[in-house]
Amino acid sequence: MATASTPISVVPLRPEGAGRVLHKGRQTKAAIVEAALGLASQIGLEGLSIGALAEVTGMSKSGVFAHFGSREELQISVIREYHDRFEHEVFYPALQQERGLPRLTALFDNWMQRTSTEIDSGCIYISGAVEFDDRPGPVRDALASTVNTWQAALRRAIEIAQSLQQLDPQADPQQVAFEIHGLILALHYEARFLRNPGAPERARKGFAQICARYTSTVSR
Amino acid sequence: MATASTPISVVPLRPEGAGRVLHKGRQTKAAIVEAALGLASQIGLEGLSIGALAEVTGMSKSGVFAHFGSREELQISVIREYHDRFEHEVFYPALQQERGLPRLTALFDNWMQRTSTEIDSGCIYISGAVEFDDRPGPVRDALASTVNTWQAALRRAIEIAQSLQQLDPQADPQQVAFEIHGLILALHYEARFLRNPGAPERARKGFAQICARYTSTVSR
DNA sequence: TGCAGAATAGAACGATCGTTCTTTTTTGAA
DNA sequence: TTCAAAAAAGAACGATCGTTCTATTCTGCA
Repeated sequence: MATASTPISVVPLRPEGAGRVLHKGRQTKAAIVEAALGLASQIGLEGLSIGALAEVTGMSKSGVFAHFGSREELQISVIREYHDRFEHEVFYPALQQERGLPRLTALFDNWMQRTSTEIDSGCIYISGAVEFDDRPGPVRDALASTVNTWQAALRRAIEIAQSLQQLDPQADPQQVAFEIHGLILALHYEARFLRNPGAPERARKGFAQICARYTSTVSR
Repeated sequence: MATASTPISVVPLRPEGAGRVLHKGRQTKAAIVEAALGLASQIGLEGLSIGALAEVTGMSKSGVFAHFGSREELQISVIREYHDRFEHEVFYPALQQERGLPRLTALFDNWMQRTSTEIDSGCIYISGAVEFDDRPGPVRDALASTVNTWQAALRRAIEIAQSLQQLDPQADPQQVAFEIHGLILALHYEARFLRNPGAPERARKGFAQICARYTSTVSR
């Protein structure tokens, strides 16, 4: 209930509880989540431990724990935080580009930059997917829902490009999104695990070729 | 030392130790590794626990442990076993196809079948890469070396297809391999995590389009 | 059939895990 | 300044982890 996931929530006054404006607790909770995000990016969501988190933040284990009530809730908080940052670094900046292919290209570029090793932390959408493949539960659900939101946004950008005749309107948007997703995953794999320095260049080339293929049948 | 990784080793007599033909220990070790492989495919290499493994095999913890000497060695054994099976299910069968595009296609098909959810277990090459992104050590090294072996084989198949003029000789084999790898990764992600039933079909389509693109400039 | 050596079991270790409970400190409006 | 509520600390719990050590059982050549 009360899923404030999809867009930016703009309500500073919480419907619950009293009108206390800014609890100290909220700040520390945010600090904990920030630290947890950094930790989870390296060790993964399953590697997140409350003990390690307490040490990093300089708090006690129970002090950390009290903000979430369970490890699962902590993991979900991290997923939400990652979602927000992903939106702000990948999605929103791309909206400043023109609708259609320019915006789609911006989405891909921002996504690439977030995925490649330049950012020292790994992608939780990718590591989390592997970790929760076979592990049903609320964490998996939260992660999947977040990923689906992003994929829908990507698909929408593709459809707009199609409606503007910048990409073949006959093409299946899901197919295009699938292939783009594959490039990002390969980039993450080869750059981050295999330490192959040529990976970003290959991802870029792959995207260019996908664009070329799906424009070749347009308005000729 | 004594890495028996790359091809099939054919020596039944081990150079080390006495001439004891078939220790009982080898059989049980093989059974343990088999169980461990199944377990690691679901929970991941990091999720592998000796306690759980002992329970599954009906042995004692120390009995299991004695065969490996450390958890890392157990993980490496699992990686080697996975490598062998991968070879036998993906690589060797494809050798029966004609050199060139038919063989490359067979490689991709076998790879796909091994990756998709039809096989209930996940791919250790993929989950392991995520788990050992940031974790240097012998396990990571073993995994990376194994993956590199397979990627080299894939590249070789592409180069053969190029030399036979079935794929554009101007193309960068690494680039082609990168894009194919991306399709497999996207398949694994979308089929296994997102439970999207259309994923295998999209991967197949993606491969066909890669082939079409890289043959379009050939011998016309 | 005996017997060395391999294979397995059993018990215990220190460490860490998530979680609960109780107590202390801090916060911020009245 | 007072005081109730919120936030944080502290200690302990049962469980599980990888690993070590010692004892027991099994195997297979002499």
